[in-house]
Amino acid sequence: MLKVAHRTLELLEYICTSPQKEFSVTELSQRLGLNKTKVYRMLRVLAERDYLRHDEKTGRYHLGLKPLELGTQVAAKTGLLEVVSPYMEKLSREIKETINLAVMRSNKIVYIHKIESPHFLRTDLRVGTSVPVYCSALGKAMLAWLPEQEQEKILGALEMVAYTPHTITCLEDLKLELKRIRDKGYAVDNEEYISGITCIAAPILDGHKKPVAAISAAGPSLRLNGEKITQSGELIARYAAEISFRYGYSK
Amino acid sequence: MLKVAHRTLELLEYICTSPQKEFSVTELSQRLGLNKTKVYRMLRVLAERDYLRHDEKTGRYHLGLKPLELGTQVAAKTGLLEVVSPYMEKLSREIKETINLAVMRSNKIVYIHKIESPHFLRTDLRVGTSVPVYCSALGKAMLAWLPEQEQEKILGALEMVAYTPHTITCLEDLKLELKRIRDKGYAVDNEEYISGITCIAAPILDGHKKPVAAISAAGPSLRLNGEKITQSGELIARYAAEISFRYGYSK
DNA sequence: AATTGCGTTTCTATATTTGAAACAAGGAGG
DNA sequence: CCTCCTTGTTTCAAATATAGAAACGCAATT
Repeated sequence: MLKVAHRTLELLEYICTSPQKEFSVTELSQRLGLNKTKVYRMLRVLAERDYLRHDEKTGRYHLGLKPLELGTQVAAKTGLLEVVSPYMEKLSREIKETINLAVMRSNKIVYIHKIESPHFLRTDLRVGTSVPVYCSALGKAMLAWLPEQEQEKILGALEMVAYTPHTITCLEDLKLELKRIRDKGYAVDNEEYISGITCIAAPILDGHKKPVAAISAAGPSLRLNGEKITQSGELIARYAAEISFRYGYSK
Repeated sequence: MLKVAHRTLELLEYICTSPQKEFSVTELSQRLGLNKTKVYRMLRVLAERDYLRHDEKTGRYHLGLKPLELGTQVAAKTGLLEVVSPYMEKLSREIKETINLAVMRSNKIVYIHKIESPHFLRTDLRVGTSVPVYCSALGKAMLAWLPEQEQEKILGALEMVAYTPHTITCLEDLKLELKRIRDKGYAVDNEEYISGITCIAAPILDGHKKPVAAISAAGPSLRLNGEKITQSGELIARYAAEISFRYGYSK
């Protein structure tokens, strides 16, 4: 079952995900509840391969460039960004709001690419950050198209915190919402995570009809409302479907 | 010494780096000379964490999106791209050739970002690909500023193949060239890897004066020659120094 | 000088990994 | 339809790497 490998990757993911930039052995061992010696040895492995760097002066570890390098290679090989970027740029010109690309990671979504809105007033969810699935259009879009079994698994484990007065906090409501999303073809986040911000998203599906990612437009509810939501939603859904077609079969 | 962790990461890196897109257990075990059972189990670990995906139909493994996600997070956290991109864009406008950002990985350099030249005629080294250090301006720029000990280690292990008539194939010549590069402040690849392509690069140094990456301009020797090389080189070196200053101390 | 806190090393019982071999499942060919 | 390959996957005993408390060395602090 390769425990060490698992835990080493877990440690790497923890360090990459955490907002913190530098870590000491003791700190990490406490925070992850692991033996100090073990953490020390895993850090050495990661540092040896340049996933992390070891500052000899302070003894602390910070990020190396290997993950970025691998990410770049994966992006190049899967062609995800290559295929999606042109559509995102089209959406940017047509909708004139911030356009995002995100993937799902357990019960969160993680932004992996974005094109800034030309407007002065814009959302500031940076690439790399994550948001709970149930209160983001991107998350709901992917949830809605997930095979029932996997959907249930995620829904069952959700802790539904209210970030704003509009956040959906009842599981039944969420299930109804997911059904509506499938019917419409796109998801809308109506100020469910940040007050004043509306977001519209549609999923990118692979060859097995499973969502691999989602694209969205996000902006102030002052601009994104009424008819604009419907228009943008249909546009995003159409492009997402085209991307799905190209991505799902090109592999 | 955490062998399993090491080998699992090695396997991941192999899969990300290889031009191939799909792999079977047997194939990988043969290619890496490892026991089939072991490879099988490592692949399971990587697939479980979404570094890879397992196609249940064919039994083969292909890339997942976790590496891309981690890469994005590292890019966001280190701020490397955030700091470097604006300079790359300036260089693009001023030099009007393809601008690259690369890191060093053992005896190769790996492209991690690029801005295409506005010209029709342009180089086509895609992001994610790698080139031997000794015949690339980016590689030579980083080599030149590496601490002597590390430099020796890499130079000692080089196999110097001639890709073009201009490729440096003698170690002594390369050492002299590295000295010249340090004196000038920038490196030039004079058709040493691809005939007809010239490349000019300077290193980005961290707080310990060690190169973490390098930026370059690349284009047809027809346009990049004579005075243009000197001008571009000085510009690139100046910007690289500014980036070093900002990156080296912001950490 | 003593103490605290850190990264690192040591050491042995223990649990995990190892890998040949067996198994199951599918496809190719006769 | 059956056989023979070739897959991916599981089993199991032996070999080996890991775990983790404890000790160590070294700073910085008191």
